[in-house]
Amino acid sequence: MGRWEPNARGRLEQAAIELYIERGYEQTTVAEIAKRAGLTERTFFRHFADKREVLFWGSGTLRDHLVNAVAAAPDSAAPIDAIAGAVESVGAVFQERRESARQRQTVIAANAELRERELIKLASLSAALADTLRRRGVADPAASLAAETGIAVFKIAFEQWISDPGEPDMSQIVRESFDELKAVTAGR
Amino acid sequence: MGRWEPNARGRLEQAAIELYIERGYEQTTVAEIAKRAGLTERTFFRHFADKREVLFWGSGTLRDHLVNAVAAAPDSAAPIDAIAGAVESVGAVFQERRESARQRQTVIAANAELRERELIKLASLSAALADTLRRRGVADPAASLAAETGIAVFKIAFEQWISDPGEPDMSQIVRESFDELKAVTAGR
DNA sequence: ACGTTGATGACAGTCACTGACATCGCCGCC
DNA sequence: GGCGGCGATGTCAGTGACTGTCATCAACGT
Repeated sequence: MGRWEPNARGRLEQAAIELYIERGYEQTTVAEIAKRAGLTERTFFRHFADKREVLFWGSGTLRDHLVNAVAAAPDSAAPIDAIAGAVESVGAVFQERRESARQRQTVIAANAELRERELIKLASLSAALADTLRRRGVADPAASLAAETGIAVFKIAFEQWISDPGEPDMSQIVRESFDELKAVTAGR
Repeated sequence: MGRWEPNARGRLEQAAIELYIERGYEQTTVAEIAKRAGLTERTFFRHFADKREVLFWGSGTLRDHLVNAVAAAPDSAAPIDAIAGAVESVGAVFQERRESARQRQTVIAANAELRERELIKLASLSAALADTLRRRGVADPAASLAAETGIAVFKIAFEQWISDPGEPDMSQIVRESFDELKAVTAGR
């Protein structure tokens, strides 16, 4: 464990988010983040691969949650329904963190580099889901299609949940979005 | 027009692609690209916003093509079918450039930064398609969902077309993928 | 001829990120 | 209870992407 001030990573994360909100991502230097956390620039890069990654550190947890939920779906569930159930259950996890999610999303939306990073994280979620489906015996391209469309629904439902001040239940939005997806892809 | 050697941008693009293939994206410096093109580093950045953009310069054309194709679909066409027709027509455009597309894709696949850039370009295609659908009177979230799933199909069909040595007809793969999408989202 | 204009060159500067090496504080071991 | 190992941090020098600024130069119209 740590012998200096504990939780260096957490302090860096906190300092980074504060500064990104206060003066924007581009206007913040890594040296400033490290200074606010009482550390050096070099140490920042020992904890995070780059200046963006500090905002996306939790995405591994999200991926695990999704993968586990899909793996736990009953064998009888169709691929798209296994995915839909997993995404719904994520909605419940986000429920309590709505304000911090909104803040984070505001920072990301304001900067193209951060949006790029968000997209590749979502793509890695999709890849993990497709993998899980294949392990359940779903062939390609059905596995990839179900995973990609599931993540697309997640993106759209998340945006809606963040921007709609009246609807606090993300799982509900996810359900409606999957229904809408079925209607849309039915073709008429 | 130019008073020096003509087509500076084209020379830079050519030099960049050659070097990315020869020694890889990361191992290539912008100074080297500029030198091969007979120009300076500063001039490179006057033509391309950054080192990655040189590989994605044509994406504006692709976006225009897709948007026009969706806008030209008959009013009677369902949103997903308008999108499907547009993506299919793109397949025909790619038909002749299969080898260069494969080469380009190999470079992109080998580097995470380039994959990020590709994803944000695809996202901008999706946003443009959703916009076009809205102009046709399609409400959200149906417009966004149709656009996102359409781009997802495009991604998957493109990968398959690039990697399958036996199937030269991308439009055909796109058609099959949309059929598969409909089966997948039907839910059973 | 001359001034204008647009593309390029030259140059200095910032900042993200990396490699190498030194340091420091705790932990276990004898 | 000193000692060596070890992991986390600091220091420093360096590379390379990208930017701002000003000079230069070749065509073009007048």
